Amino acid sequence: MHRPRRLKAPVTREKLIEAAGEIFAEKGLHGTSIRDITQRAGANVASVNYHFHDKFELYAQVLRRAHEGIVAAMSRPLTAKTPEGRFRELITAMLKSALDPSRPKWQTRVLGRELFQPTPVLDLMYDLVRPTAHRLSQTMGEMRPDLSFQQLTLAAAGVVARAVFHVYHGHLVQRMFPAAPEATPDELIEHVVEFSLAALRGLQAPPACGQNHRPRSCRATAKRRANAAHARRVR
Amino acid sequence: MHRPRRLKAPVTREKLIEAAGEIFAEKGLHGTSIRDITQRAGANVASVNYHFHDKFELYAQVLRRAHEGIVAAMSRPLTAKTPEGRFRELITAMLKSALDPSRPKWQTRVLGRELFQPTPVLDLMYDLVRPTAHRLSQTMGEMRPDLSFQQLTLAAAGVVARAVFHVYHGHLVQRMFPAAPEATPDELIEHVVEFSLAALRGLQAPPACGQNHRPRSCRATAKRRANAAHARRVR
DNA sequence: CGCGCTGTCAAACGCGCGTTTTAAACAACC
DNA sequence: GGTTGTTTAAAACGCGCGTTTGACAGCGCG
Repeated sequence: MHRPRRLKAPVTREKLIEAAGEIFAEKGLHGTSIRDITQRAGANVASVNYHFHDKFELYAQVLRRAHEGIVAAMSRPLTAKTPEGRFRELITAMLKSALDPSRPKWQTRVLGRELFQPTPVLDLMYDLVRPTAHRLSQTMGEMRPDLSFQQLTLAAAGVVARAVFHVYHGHLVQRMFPAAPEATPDELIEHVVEFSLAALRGLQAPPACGQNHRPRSCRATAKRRANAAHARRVR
Repeated sequence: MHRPRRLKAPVTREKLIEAAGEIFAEKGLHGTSIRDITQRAGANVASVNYHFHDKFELYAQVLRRAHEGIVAAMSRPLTAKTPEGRFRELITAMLKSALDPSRPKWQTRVLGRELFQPTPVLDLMYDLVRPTAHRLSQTMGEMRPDLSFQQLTLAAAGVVARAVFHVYHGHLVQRMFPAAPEATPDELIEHVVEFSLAALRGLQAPPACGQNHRPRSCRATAKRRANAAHARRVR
């Protein structure tokens, strides 16, 4: 109780998290045994229950570690002047960070699993994606202030879907279109940007508001328009 | 060997597959125990090993059943005359069949799990998506014969991504944009169609071929153009 | 009826799991 | 060196898992 004497070795902790991350990413929480983990980490079976209370706490730590790694790679400020430029920056940040080979691959996968197998730690996943999604829809709203809120949300969700899907299910695309040459990350980014921009430019705005129908969406749109106008004035 | 005497009861088989489908969809292969399944089915523990050889064979049968259900719901012929019409039909068929409440929900989920946890039965998933993806990219190619093969493939993959993502990760969209009103299936279909069509119209074709650069993609594009021209002539 | 076959059931087997226990090795301070 | 607290190691525990067993009921048929 006197002083934190721990000068020696939380190195086992690190090796456990790393090994656990790799195997959890591959086989999931239920498909992974503590003996698998400790064997890969070169540690004893009891080490998991010593350093973490139990298997689930280790799993939670693994997810937290993955979360930190991805957030660190993804939260750079946007510098571009035009909305189009910021849009491109966002897409690039998303995909570059997800595909960055210098970060261990399990960090992306282990979090992606939560999408299908929600454990109590799923909120980390939400916290991870929400700010990016928010910046995305906001940027898109600056480009098309005339679109309805729902149109923007659905469009932004579509862009996120495109990125997430490729990261996690790229192999499926490969198998769906076997004749297609695999796109490089740069080509993919370029395509997502161009595709989305083309769609965004071409989308039809909802009928003018202030009329007799669609009161809810029109109210939201009106507010958004006011906000956009305010932002323009401030800048 | 004389005659198929089985007049009595393969009803337990059915109850097992149904119960197993529900629990597999919820907890995955490793997270589900035979005792869970047999209890929900109102059968004995040994029934799984009697009717199927082991747990994995039951899982395979569950996947096969889900596969049949979805294929039956999705493989209707396209009747529309214009490519836009057929495009809309395809999107509608994809999402309507995936969200059809008259089909048990586990059929969709249990197959979707294979995307993250590939088991040896994963090929079913590919066979499921490939024909739709093929029809999709072909229809899109008819609308824009000037686009490169890779552009079309990426665009089609984007559309599939949009649909699949919403089916499996709709809850994430809900959490990303909590302020957004949840889109009804019809609104979603409408948006995916309009968004994709707008993008498809706005995409820039690659620089004219026959020049000195990009030989591969240009060759493919040239072939596609020839095919499209041929199709037009035949029709 | 006796016989063979199908399907069900309770009970048990063996194994691997997560976890606990116990003791020893180690490092820092007196 | 002795003491104290931290970290590792080996072995064991209890439990739930997938699977197997053996007995038994229903049923068509000679």
